[in-house]
Amino acid sequence: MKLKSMDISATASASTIVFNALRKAIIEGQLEEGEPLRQDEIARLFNTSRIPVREAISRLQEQGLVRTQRYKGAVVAGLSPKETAEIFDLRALVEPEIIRDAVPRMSKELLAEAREKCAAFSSATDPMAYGDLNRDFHETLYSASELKFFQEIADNAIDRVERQIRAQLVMSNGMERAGREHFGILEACENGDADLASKLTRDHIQGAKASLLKHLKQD
Amino acid sequence: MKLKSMDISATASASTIVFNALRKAIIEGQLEEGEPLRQDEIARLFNTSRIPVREAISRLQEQGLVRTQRYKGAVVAGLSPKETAEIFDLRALVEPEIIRDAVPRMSKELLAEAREKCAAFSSATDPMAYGDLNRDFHETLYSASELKFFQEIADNAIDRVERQIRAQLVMSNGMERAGREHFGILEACENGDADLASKLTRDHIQGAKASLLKHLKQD
DNA sequence: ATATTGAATATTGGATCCAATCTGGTTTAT
DNA sequence: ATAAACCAGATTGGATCCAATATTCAATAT
Repeated sequence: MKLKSMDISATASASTIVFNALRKAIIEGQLEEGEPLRQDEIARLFNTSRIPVREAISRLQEQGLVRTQRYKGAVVAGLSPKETAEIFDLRALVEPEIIRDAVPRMSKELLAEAREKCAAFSSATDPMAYGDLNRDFHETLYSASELKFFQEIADNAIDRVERQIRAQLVMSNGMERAGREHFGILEACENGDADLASKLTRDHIQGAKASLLKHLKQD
Repeated sequence: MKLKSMDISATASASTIVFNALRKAIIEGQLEEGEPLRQDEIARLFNTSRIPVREAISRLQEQGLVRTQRYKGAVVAGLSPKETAEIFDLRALVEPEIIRDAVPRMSKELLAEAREKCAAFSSATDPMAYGDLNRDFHETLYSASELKFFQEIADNAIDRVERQIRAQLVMSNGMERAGREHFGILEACENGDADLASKLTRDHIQGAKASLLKHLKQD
């Protein structure tokens, strides 16, 4: 008798677990900019040795989420206002292309799911959840696209400014404006208007950039 | 007596040396697609232990240059024709923006250097050097741009298709056409015409993509 | 002959130990 | 008092060793 193939979900390696946990902690702002990542301390936290921690850190460095100096260790990477602006410009270039590719591939089910997430975002009351709900909505729409490298770029770019996005959402009008723009993007998707969805996505990102930069004085 | 601060050029760590060497070997095609990277073998090659090798491999994985499977190791990543096409589309989106940003920042010296490299490319006779000379020309122009994240994206994208670019250059007309287009781009830069330089860069990339895809049957 | 089992080998993932470098406070010379 | 020299702890980079898993191939059963 033959058994089903079962796929034991491949319990991730320690280095991957540490990598994901640190990445999450960084983009959610639980670890502040400039805060040093002590290998020993992290290893104890995860009940492992420093080896998988070092692998995780080197991957985070490759993603630009931490900076390391030889014999001095890694610190959470911060962004200058100029760098933040550049990341938003990159997003404003790439993400409209993703959604343009995605629109003709969106199923009824996906659009229904997106509508739910759009509503969940607009009715959210816990500021801690704003960031996740926002990202959840956008990624749902993007997931219909087959442009996986574009999505990699967008994911990484969003990672790098996730903290600023969260800050922007709790600013006055942040949630209200984002919610309105989300509905507009969603509607364009439902109407199959890829060009409009693309344009609204670009406006959404550039609006967030402008709103954010107003609050960042120095350079 | 005090010594000059001397900056011993920070003799890179072993893991960085291995990372750079492997990256170079992969993008130059010395390691073929699907070829497994044996930690032990690489460690012996560089007279180190497997620890820095593993760090190097995890960084290469993060860059998409290798794929790894748990307990099975890493293999050099290959690209399907569809993936190759997507990378070229990404380049065609990002690199025109880089050169648009770069043109108004190009000094006389930089333009002279670019002209030399353009000529060096056109008069090259060694097919082994085509790839380096091509990249050298483009990176010289791009280096005037202040968009460092855009450049990161472009660098990584070029890394991933470097082998195909080299193949395309040795194909009939490859060098001749590229050389002609390089001169066009350079001229636009010298004339300070950022829009034209941007457009020609996009055409250059899309032309390379088209020429390449004609030779890739399956998907 | 073919397919399955199982042991030997190869290879990766991780832990522990050592060496190299950094950091901070203390000492010492002027 | 100030600044250079220096010593001790902290921290990172790397080597060696062990455990977990994969792969290969011979032995066996059908």
